[in-house]
Amino acid sequence: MATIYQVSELAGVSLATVSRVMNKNARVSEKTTKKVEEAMETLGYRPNSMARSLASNRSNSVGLLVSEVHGPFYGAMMSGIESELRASGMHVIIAAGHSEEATEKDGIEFLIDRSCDALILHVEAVSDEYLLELSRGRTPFVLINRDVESIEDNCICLDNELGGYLATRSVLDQGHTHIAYISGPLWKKDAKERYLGHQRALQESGLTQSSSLSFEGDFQAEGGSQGMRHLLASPDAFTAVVCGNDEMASGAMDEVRDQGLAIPGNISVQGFDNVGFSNYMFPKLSTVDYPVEAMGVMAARWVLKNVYNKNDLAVKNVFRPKLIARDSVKKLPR
Amino acid sequence: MATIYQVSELAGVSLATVSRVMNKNARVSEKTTKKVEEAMETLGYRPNSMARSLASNRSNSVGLLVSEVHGPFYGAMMSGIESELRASGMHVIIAAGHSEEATEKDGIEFLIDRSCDALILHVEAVSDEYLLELSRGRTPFVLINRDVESIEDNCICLDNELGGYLATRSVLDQGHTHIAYISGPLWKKDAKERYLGHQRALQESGLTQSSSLSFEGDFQAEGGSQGMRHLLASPDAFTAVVCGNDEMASGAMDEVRDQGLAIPGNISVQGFDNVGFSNYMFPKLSTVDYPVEAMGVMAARWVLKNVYNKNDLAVKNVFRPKLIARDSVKKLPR
DNA sequence: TGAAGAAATGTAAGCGCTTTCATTTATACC
DNA sequence: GGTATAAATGAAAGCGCTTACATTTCTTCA
Repeated sequence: MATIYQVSELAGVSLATVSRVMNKNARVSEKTTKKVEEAMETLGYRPNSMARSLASNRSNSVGLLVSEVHGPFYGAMMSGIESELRASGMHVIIAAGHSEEATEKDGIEFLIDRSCDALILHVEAVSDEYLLELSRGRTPFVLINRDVESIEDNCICLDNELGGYLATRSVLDQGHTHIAYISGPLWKKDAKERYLGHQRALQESGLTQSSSLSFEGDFQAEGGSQGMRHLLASPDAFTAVVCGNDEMASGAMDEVRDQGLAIPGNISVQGFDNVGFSNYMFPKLSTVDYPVEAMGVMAARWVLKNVYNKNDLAVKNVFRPKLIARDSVKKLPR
Repeated sequence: MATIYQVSELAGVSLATVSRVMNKNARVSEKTTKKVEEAMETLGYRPNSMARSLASNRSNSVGLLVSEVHGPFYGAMMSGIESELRASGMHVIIAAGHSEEATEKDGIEFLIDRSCDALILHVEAVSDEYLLELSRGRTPFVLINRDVESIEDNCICLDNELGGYLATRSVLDQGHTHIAYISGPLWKKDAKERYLGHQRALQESGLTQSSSLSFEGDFQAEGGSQGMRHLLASPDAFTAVVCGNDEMASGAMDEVRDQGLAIPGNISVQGFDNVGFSNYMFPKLSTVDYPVEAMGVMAARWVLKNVYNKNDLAVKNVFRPKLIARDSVKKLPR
């Protein structure tokens, strides 16, 4: 492996000059530049990234912590981040947090120890205080899908309340008035906010959520099934169910069918997230689009701007969800 | 940030000794070890990973190239790899190849330049020759889902031919005799082998594939829809379709329904891969399990064994697919 | 008890770059 | 042509570790 020294020898210049032409961060005469580039070419020189990092104190790596590496949601997020960062020559190191406090903290430490220049975090279990504390450290980070007071600028969020509102609004607009709700775990802020949006939509129509028609699930398919079982066993009738995310909507749909009912004939189902498979379901799931890939890209831009000084980039912190009407919600006659 | 030097000072020993207790690669007396560990503790010392890498010529990072960062298939793969490697303290750097030759090569170079100790590659577009050439370089790599002659030991594969056989065998076992096939792009080895397995199953039952009932798709939902449209327009009747993967099965199912037919009432559908959403589909898709997460784990083990000298690990190169019978294939009366 | 050998520790030379500061060379202007 | 100034280049000191080799300290056993 050729080193910078050999290049400098062959080009008949000093180490410093070679470094300068590599980094284009100081003026070098055209003639010298050419000599150096030729030398690099003939030696097949590739700079040693570790040496560069050590000397410059920049690793050009960004740590990415997601709850799960698999799953359509994180896939889209990682995809946006990877492409945006690689286009700028940075690499991304991934780690999983599994929505558990200890694992999330561990992952963050791991990434920091790995000399990441910045972190992109999708964390759920860790407390706001921990994140505030972290923000006083020397590794900058940006949060996806989390809004922490006093470091709002580091947060890239979806307006979940609005999303919850849109989801239920859409069902109301189709004439439904008896609406059940299966929420995510309410200790998760996004689950809570979606539920609040749902309630706002109901209130706007002069309705309130009957407590027997509301169920707290786990954001997984199984929780959706459980929820639907619970709801169908309730004395109160309903014609539609709004779910906190698409996975639970899927589970709920399975249960509806298991009980011999039709979708959307007997029961309409509304999801949230618009993850990849919602379009593969049958009937195709009406849902709310979570622009997760775009938000991933934005997180990457935040890093490029705030850590790598690409100041011309604009960063948008709050994204608006959008209703995706498909086939799982039936229009009711008035 | 404390350095090794400060630790050595506080502990009253030399740099070398501190390094030794960090790496546990030479004997240090118990007494000294304790002194050093205490010093580390009180200084909150964290080794600088870049300096370690430069000095030891080991980055403890493994590059992972997948075709797409999103998508259920790669998600499961990455998940297996990430967890296995992180448990051993290695980190994984991801890059996407997008199934295009130039992008794949570019990604590989990128990862090599990033000083990865090893590469885990899921490549499709790059040639066998290129990979052989690469194998002569100094960065070791392991291939997932690719079988290259003369470097078989570096390959972690699924027996796709067997999978194709099982898929069709299962449909035959349910009494179907008029079977259509929607393959993946036949230039991809796995698509080809699955198709071959399919044909073997047919032959075993004394049947042959009617050419009008065979369609070459693109491994995407859209290709499945196209294929089904094509097949339904053919003069030959069929009661079942076997698809090269689950995405195409999903697309095919949409088309079947669009034409007013029932699944599996009129047409049975068999998939391949058992990706996450196949269980969310309706009816639940009968498919063939591709143990992609396990294969990811195995690729990680290959790296641990061959690059990081964890010799006690066993590596299995060829995985066997398994039939997953669900609801999309109907049993025909004889 | 002391010599030989093993175990523990220290010394110092890198690893391949970046960057500050000093020096040389080119350019401009009177 | 000579001086002031700017531009180009070079010399060398790190960055924070690892590790080969040298040295010191401890064991062992005749």
